[in-house]
Amino acid sequence: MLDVNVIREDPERIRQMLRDRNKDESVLDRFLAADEKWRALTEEGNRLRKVRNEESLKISKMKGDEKSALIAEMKKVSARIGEIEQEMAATEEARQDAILNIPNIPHPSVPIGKDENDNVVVYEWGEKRVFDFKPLTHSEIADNLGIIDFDRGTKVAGSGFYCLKGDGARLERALVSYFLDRHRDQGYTEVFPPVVVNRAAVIGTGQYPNLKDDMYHLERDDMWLNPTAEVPVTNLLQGEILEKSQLPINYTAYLPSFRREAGKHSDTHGIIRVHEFNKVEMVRFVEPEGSFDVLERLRMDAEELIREMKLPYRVLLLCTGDMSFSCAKCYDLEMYAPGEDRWLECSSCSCFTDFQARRARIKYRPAPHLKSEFVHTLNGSGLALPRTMVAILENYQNKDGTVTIPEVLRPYMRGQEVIGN
RNA sequence: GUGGAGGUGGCCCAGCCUGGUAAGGCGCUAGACUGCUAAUCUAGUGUCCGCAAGGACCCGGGGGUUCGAAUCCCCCCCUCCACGCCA
Repeated sequence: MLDVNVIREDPERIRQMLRDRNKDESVLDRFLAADEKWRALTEEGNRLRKVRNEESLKISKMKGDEKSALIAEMKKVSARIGEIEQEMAATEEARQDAILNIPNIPHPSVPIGKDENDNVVVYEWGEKRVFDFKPLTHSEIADNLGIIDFDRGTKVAGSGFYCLKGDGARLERALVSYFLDRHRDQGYTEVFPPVVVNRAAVIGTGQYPNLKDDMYHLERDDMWLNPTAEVPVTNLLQGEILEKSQLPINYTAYLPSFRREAGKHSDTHGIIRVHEFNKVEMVRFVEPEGSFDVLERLRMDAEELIREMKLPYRVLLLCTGDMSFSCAKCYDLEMYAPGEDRWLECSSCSCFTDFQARRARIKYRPAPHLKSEFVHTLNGSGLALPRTMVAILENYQNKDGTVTIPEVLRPYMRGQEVIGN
């Protein structure tokens, strides 16, 4: 959520921003109209309440006819206040709905563009491997090795679910442990929050209402299945006022994530786009000063893992049109998958400035006597598991159908070097 | 799930029975005083509207009663304790 004052001061700047983001401008006009009406109603309501407060106090000191007359008069005032309050409630809802649908303002360094074709490749790292045989896709490899059981996963939960098995399940577990351990080295505290979150939480990080159709909703209890650990982890500090000395707070969490992927075609196969996947997430709460420098650091925390696994990848700076709702700036990391012969997004690292903090009311005191201010939040995947698994299987596959385990992961697999022999 | 106790500015806590401007303490900040510090005294220390003067709002959330609700009534949420059930 943006600061209302920022919108009021320069609405045209916001209008331009919505255009840059390829979003409908009408939301701004809806906000401005509702805001103006809301302010007028606030003033009138305040005026009438002042009258009522003063007169009510007099009533307590009166007697007889004079008292009854004033009570009768105040009855009318109260009725009018009631009307105004009803109108205010409706106006406020419209105003709130509008502002919750205005996205964050992009950082000046974000390229202006329409869609993913306008994203900028910052750089590529690593060499694409040259094969002396035709590399297989991850599903072919996994099938041959019996480490992913697609059919039985589907049997249990339906299309878009799968079951890891044997060394596949062990590799998954190794990746989770390795990622978490490395983030711990990088200064993050490991947390394991609930996988089910409430409405306040999904509003707090901005998934609701914009992405509500992409989340699994438990209707009976009005709860959601975690869409990304960003939600429960960021909301751990919801409504809190932190001391400056507590910042920065860096959390890392392993958590299953659930996506309905509504409306997306299944142009992918295997485990590239699934309804349930594991992910290790990094979340940082920082002072506003220098938060975009922290984004570079956060991104490097994710990149280090990919480098250590020796997987080729590239860094994309997302353009205004492709960046998600709450971001001020966002990098995607994409690993190269030779079997698929395509780049796969395995991490998204974003700075949200105070956009989420305002929604989730996460503040800090810059100094003991000063007013509390909103913190800045950042997060990044470090990393999404299935696509990392795809990249490992496809990059580390051998001619004989086996897969070499990346060196950094071997300690987590009791020294095992190869899957499938 | 049942029974009990609770939820009041950053923190603690009074007020609720018996409706009438939310008391006090701690912490923090500024000023005064003081060789320094401490103590003490004074003021400030939530949100919103307003250029300001000023005003409104805020007692877990939502309704209701009333001229007027922290206080009375109804519904819901959360915390703690006990019991029950359970991996």
